[in-house]
Amino acid sequence: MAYRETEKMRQRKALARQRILDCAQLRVTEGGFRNAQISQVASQAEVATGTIYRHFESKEELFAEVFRAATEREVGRVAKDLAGDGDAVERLAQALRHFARRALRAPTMAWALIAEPVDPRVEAERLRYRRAYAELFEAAIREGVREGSLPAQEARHSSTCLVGAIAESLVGPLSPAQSTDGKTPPTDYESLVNTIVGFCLQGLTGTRR
Amino acid sequence: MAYRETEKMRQRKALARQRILDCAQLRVTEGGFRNAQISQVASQAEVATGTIYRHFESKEELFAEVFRAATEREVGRVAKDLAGDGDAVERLAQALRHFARRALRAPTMAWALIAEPVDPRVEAERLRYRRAYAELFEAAIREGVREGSLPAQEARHSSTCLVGAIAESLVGPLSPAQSTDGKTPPTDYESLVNTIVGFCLQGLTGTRR
DNA sequence: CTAACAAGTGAATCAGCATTCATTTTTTGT
DNA sequence: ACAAAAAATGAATGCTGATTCACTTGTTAG
Repeated sequence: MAYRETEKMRQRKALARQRILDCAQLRVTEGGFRNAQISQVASQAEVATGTIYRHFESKEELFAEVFRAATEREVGRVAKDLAGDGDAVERLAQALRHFARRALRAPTMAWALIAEPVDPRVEAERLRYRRAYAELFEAAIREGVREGSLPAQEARHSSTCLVGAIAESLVGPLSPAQSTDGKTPPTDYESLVNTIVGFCLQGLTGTRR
Repeated sequence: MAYRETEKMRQRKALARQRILDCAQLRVTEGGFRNAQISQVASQAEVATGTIYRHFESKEELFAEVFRAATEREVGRVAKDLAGDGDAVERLAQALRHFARRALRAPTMAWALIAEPVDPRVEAERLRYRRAYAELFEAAIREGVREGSLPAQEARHSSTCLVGAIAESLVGPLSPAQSTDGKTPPTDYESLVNTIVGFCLQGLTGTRR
């Protein structure tokens, strides 16, 4: 018996795997999932195409993981905002506002995560994470109801509306067409963010503020 | 000179074209855009695959037209509801309610139109029509503001939120995964519809009702 | 050093459909 | 009935990348 996987090797492999993931993510950040080909990722990561298949089942699996990593980071941030100070309404407002701002600041990636047409495998992740966001909001809404800052409501459904409203509102401004066509006047992002947040809060509270 | 396109021929061609469109639509109704292949459409319409290309530029073009036809019908219905009786708020409520009910009654087609991953050509149509819905809502909102049933607001943005909220709320219930997995309890559609409409109205009016 | 095995390579292969086009069939006016 | 022209046909072709795999290189333990 001669070869045995050693710690050093394990680390090196993990590193390579990570480098592949990073490069794949970079490609997505630059042009969305659509023009992120395996061969490109490979050359960027300085490995052969075949090597990618030693680390990932398939292209879909690789990009599903990219999607997961990127979205998990976002979900974490939203969760953090929702765990912050103030009553539930204030925390929801904060979370929505920050989410929108982050998206608008990294538009290609945000668009890829929110609206780009993708393979079913990746689409499945998207569905999962939309649910994840909705569940975070749902919990916050329930708290709001409990503490009295929100009126009683079907938290399950209104949280979904929240996710939809914010996602849809961002689709237009994030679309590559939008940023490329040169004729659409640049949206006033802060005003957009304000309206989105305003609408969502009213939807939840039934109160203008 | 021997052959000249005659009226009879023109009609027959129009008929064939329509039959192709109908069959394509039928395929979509049954399994979404994903498993609607040209060869299938052809055999269903009882023509050769090549024939389809005498009537349509390309697959994408064909399905873009299917999409257009189906969505235009929907947009028309929404427009009709928005032109109905009552104040703007009542009309918006009606339009949203009916839209959601129709979608839930024809889930596969609705899912294909709202959320299925599709070719860019078709996706472009989708974007266009989301705008179309939003614009209809936007006009109604402006009327509401004018007549005083709605508080002043950025109609442009709140209409987008409306579209997003309703679309997102329907994605889950419409997903093929949902209807196929057999373990998810059947959603109470009327309650879902009520929450969606309620949320949207509050979002617009700032008033519980 | 060497045997035993793992990891890496990238050119060749494959797959799945859309699309084409040489051929056949149908239509039309005379 | 015939020739000119259009329309229909569907088997063959083409495209685009993902995926494979025979081979090379690197690693390990004795």
